[in-house]
Amino acid sequence: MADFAAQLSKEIDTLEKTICRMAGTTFNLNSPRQLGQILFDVMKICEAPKKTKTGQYTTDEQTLAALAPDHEIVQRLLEHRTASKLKSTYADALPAAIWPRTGRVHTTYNQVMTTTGRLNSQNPNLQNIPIRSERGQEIRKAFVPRSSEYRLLSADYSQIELRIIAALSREPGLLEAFRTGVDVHTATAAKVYGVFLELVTPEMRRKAKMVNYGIAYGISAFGLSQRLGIPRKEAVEIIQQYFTQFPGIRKYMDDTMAFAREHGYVQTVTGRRRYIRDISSSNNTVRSAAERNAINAPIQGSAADMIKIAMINIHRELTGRKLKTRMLLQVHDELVFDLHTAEEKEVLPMVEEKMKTAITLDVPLV
DNA sequence: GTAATCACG
DNA sequence: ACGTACGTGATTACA
Repeated sequence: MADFAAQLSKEIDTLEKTICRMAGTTFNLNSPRQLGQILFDVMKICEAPKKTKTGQYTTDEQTLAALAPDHEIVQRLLEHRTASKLKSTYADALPAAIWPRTGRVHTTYNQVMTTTGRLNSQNPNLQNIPIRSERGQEIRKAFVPRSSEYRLLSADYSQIELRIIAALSREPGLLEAFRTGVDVHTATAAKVYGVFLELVTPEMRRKAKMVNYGIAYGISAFGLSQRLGIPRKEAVEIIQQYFTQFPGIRKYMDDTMAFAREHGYVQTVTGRRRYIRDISSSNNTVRSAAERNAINAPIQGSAADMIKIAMINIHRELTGRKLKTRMLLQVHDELVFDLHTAEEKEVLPMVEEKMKTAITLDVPLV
């Protein structure tokens, strides 16, 4: 990890020099305000720069990525951002968080912080360790089993929220997809675009996948168009087509909102409540946000209920059978264990079984 | 203390 | 015309 931090340091220094040379001035690259002024006031690389609600120039990744192809300085800035983030939040912070007494990092899980029933993790947060980028994965390599007798085991639910949507809505099309085991995003694409499964292109699947995620968030045409980088009109058509093909989902969403209006809360499969104060607000924006919360909370919250029950049952087995394997981390739909190698044949099936049977739904869990 | 940004599910 | 996907935490700048 120290090597990686040093490598990042070097890279950040070089990028800083290059960027300041291109800008013709030195400034604090970590200050979004200073950066916005350099790019948009001094260099004027954009006709009509977007601003945040406080009047500053927007310099987030999405904005910079759009400008990067035409401006090398912006490309370098994005590289600088990535390197700085990895160094400050992970490469420097994690070694500093090691407890002298144990030689390990220990996070704190809170059980009563989130609105949906998820756990959260802090000091340090071990639920947002990088994985998506190649260099982010360098950080993951620092996490190792306790000794050569152990291996790390990671077990995660496959598409848990979408399966919960299928079970709660009883939508036949979605249930069918999960029961037959076809790729659910491909199946969704086939329905939305009205083609055979074999004729679904990667592009169609990508869009259908975003729709499926969007459903769990209380989809909006604007949100979908932003995520997919498509015209809002196209997003409207995709969503309309989706609800035509999966009418049970629309009914479930309508019923959930009606329940929230009547009772003032929504609930998960175990009865965990989220109160939705603004569900009848006369302000469209406020009400719409409340409606999305009402849709999302039972889905995200039921998944949280499920994995918590699994954790309890797995812990009971590990202690009851006096196993050496230890449960280390929970990352929302994933459990990580320090697996004693000799216990593999016993622990793997047990973990899988407990995760699958934590809560019984009318949809297969994988 | 707040805003902006970005890491994760 | 407005302003929007859900849930989090850490870091940095800045008032």
